[in-house]
Amino acid sequence: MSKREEAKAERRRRIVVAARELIRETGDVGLSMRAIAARAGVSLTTPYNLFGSKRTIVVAVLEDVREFHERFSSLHQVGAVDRIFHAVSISLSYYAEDPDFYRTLWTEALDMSGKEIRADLITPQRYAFWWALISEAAREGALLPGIDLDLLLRNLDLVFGSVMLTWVLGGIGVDDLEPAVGFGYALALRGAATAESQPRIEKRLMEYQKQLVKRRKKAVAFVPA
Amino acid sequence: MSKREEAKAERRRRIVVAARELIRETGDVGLSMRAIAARAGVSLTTPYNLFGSKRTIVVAVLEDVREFHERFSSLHQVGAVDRIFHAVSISLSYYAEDPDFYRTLWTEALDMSGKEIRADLITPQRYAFWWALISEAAREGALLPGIDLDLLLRNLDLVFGSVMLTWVLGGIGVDDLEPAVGFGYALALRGAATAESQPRIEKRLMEYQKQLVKRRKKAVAFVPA
DNA sequence: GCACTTCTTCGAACATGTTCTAAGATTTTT
DNA sequence: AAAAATCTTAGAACATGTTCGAAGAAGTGC
Repeated sequence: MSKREEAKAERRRRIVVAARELIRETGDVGLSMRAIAARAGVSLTTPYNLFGSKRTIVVAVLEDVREFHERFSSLHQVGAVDRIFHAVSISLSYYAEDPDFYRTLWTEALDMSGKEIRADLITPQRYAFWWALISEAAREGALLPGIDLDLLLRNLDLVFGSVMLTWVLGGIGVDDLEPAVGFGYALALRGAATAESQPRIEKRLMEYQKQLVKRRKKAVAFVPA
Repeated sequence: MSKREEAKAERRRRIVVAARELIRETGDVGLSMRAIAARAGVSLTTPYNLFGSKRTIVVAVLEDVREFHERFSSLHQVGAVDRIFHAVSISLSYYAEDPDFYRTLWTEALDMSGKEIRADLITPQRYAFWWALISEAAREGALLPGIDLDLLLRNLDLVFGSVMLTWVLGGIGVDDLEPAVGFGYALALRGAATAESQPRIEKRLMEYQKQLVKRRKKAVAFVPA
């Protein structure tokens, strides 16, 4: 890598670090481009040269932390399906420890004020992680033979993202995150599962459901009679 | 209703209409609060008094059009589950006819720049509509007896919303909307279905999958070997 | 009919993401 | 070492969501 590119990479790194620290310290407020640039020791224009937008920077931070989570998620577990739920649980335990940090992260990551077309909220590394889990589940015969694993994986990611969106919008509390994601995952996985593996997933489904129903009391209930 | 309240309601109505027309005519650009206010014949401050934020206004427009869709979606169909997919198909056919309009709508509806806590992207009317469909499916014995219909309904709505988010972010094209939503719905519904009703849903699942896979060729493929 | 309440209005202001321009520094190429 | 290329920088500017304060209009209750 040329000296120029290296300096650029260093600036990039400093910007991401600055953003992460600012979120940690000041949360939502305080995470302005001017603040990020100042903290990274670059001018306001530079982050736009290197990333293009604020959202891109935040997504980079988000990917960093998600990869960090995943390093501790691949522990041995009985079956691949259980490992999927376990990985989710690990990730969300970090969220529970520092909700403000992660909430800010997702708030900005899901922000689409800018009109830049930038779809991928998933990096090759994360993709590979989940692919390993899901394809192992398929190899174990837990999933329908005909199902497309790529689509299933993306669907799970979509569920995760939409629960985050709900959280960000104030629809659920941080304590509901795990059951909410778990319920969505269980529903989709049972939908993709073979008859033999369904009972085990159904059990999880009902557990998560119980947790969610318990907390629903205070929610606005416009359930028709 | 007092005269005061009536005038307020009238202003409210005019604001929503102004927003809808502006989206129709100018799309994303041109939908500024100043433009909405001017078109509605009120001052810039008034929409904030009546709605609180731009997003709230757009969500009101979105609800309007979704209720409109649903009026044509409850046509007779063999089974309740099929009717669910049919309703989705009807809705999305409107999207296909006027993608710009709906894309702008969802872009703004999913925008969370403001920090207002405003979760509900679902109104009592829409809730009732979907509740009717889902509870009928349950009555027909298509769904697991133990499943909580409220949670299932919200999960489907979440899937819908996240597909819209993906669309808005440029991840998929308007032609992919129906198979993408259909796939997600089929996955979740099969996950909530009894063994007897699963084969029928599985058939749909595979149909949607086929459509999605066909179009995936050009997408960035970082599928590991 | 008068005082009170409640909004609306007008105008200004603020915050912040993003862009633009001209000048300057650093690296690469010749 | 000179010249060219590539970024960065400083600073201003723009667009736009949102808020604020003071003044005014309209409805409501006595």
